[in-house]
Amino acid sequence: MTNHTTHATISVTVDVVLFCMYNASLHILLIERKYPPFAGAWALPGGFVEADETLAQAARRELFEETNVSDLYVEQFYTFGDPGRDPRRQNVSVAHIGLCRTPPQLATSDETPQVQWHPLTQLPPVLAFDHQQIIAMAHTRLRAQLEYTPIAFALLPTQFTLADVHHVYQQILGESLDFATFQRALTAAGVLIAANDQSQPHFHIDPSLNDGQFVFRWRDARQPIA
Amino acid sequence: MTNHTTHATISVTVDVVLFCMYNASLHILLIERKYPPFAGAWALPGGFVEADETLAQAARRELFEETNVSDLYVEQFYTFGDPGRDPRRQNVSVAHIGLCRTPPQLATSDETPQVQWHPLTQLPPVLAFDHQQIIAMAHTRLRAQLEYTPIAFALLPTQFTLADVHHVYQQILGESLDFATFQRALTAAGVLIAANDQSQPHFHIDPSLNDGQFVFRWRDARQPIA
DNA sequence: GCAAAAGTGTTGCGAGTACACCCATGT
DNA sequence: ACATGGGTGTACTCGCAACACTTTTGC
Repeated sequence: MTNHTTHATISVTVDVVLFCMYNASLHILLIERKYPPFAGAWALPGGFVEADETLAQAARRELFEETNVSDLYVEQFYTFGDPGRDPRRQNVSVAHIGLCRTPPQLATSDETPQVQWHPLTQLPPVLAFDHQQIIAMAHTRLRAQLEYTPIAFALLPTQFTLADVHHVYQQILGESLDFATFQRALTAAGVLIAANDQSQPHFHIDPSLNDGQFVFRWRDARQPIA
Repeated sequence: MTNHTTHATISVTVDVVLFCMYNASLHILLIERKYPPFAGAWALPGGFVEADETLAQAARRELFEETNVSDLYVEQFYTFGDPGRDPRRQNVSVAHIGLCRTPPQLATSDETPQVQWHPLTQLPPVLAFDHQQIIAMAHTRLRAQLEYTPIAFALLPTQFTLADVHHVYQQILGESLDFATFQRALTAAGVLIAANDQSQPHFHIDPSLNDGQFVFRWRDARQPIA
């Protein structure tokens, strides 16, 4: 970081690709833009980073304004800063992956006329800015993370069956997985805690996972990224 | 991205953790700061993003001003934006990993009195800003990338022996690897091209790797991240 | 000059394991 | 529908060792 130089004025925003299981398939949240540029097109939720807030905080705040959820997993994954990605001004956008457990109630305001879940397999043909690229990259990253982190549990309710986890994994990876092998790997990880409030066994997830301690590795994949 | 809001003025910089093999061990490039804050402390090379340039371009430009190398691999890996990380103003820094093949000639100017290679295992005890954390994260990422991308070849000259690659892998991972197994995995990947200008076989790397097509997977690690 | 040493690349073998597939059992 | 376990066979990983060949080193 050198000193004594003039530099360009660049706006800093956050965008969030919010994933959620909706009708048993993977969806993401999109917002219909009201004003130009790209008026009428679908875009990712996001907005400017404000004074004295973390990037992750900014992502959560912007998301909360449209979905009213606070119990969600947020993780930064890439920063997009190509000149011209925003026709108005030079802009750098820190893109995040968001995961929530249950489809939250969406808040439709005058500012954002349309907020909707879209199945990942059937996105609108045209998206605002470079959001098409951002979504594709988020999906790729999510798929990779799935194999060496317990990230999938952030897409499930706090209590779930093995079949639920199995289903989420299949949805995201886009392939069918042998249930017996999957179940063995999952129980061997030692992260599942049987729920005791029902006769039929269901599970919680080990709360220590929230501290990022252990990782469940599907398919002998290797080290976590960061 | 909502409209019609006032937002904080945030400066955008890039920082680069430049890795290089130097005296057969892994080093990174540090610069001694001349002005406050952190005057006298060692810091990562970097600086402000200028008008109409890509983040990666900014990283390359800043690096070129101090090392005069252009043949290097640059990849963004994380963005640091916590308020207070720069005592002067709110700042967002897009951190990059840089890899170069041979230790380049360093350019000492009046602006940057000291530019030096430091072994990764013996860094200065105190670094400017949050650069300590950035370096740690870069090393973690590099180690992870090593197992499913051909990233290590960016640390080698264009012609090399299998022992060279083996050595680089051991340096970065910090453990010894069985040579025979390593050699099998490497040749099985089908990315090596025998050099024909010498009797003793040495290798080039398949140039198609520059297009990010194939990955060499050491130890059955999984998908590339992006 | 010549033999030993060091460096480079390759192959065989065996123990252990990961994984898919099928099936049986209890709740 | 849910959870668990057994059993089998294929394929593969990994570490150890041996081997062929070249270049360098030392006496």
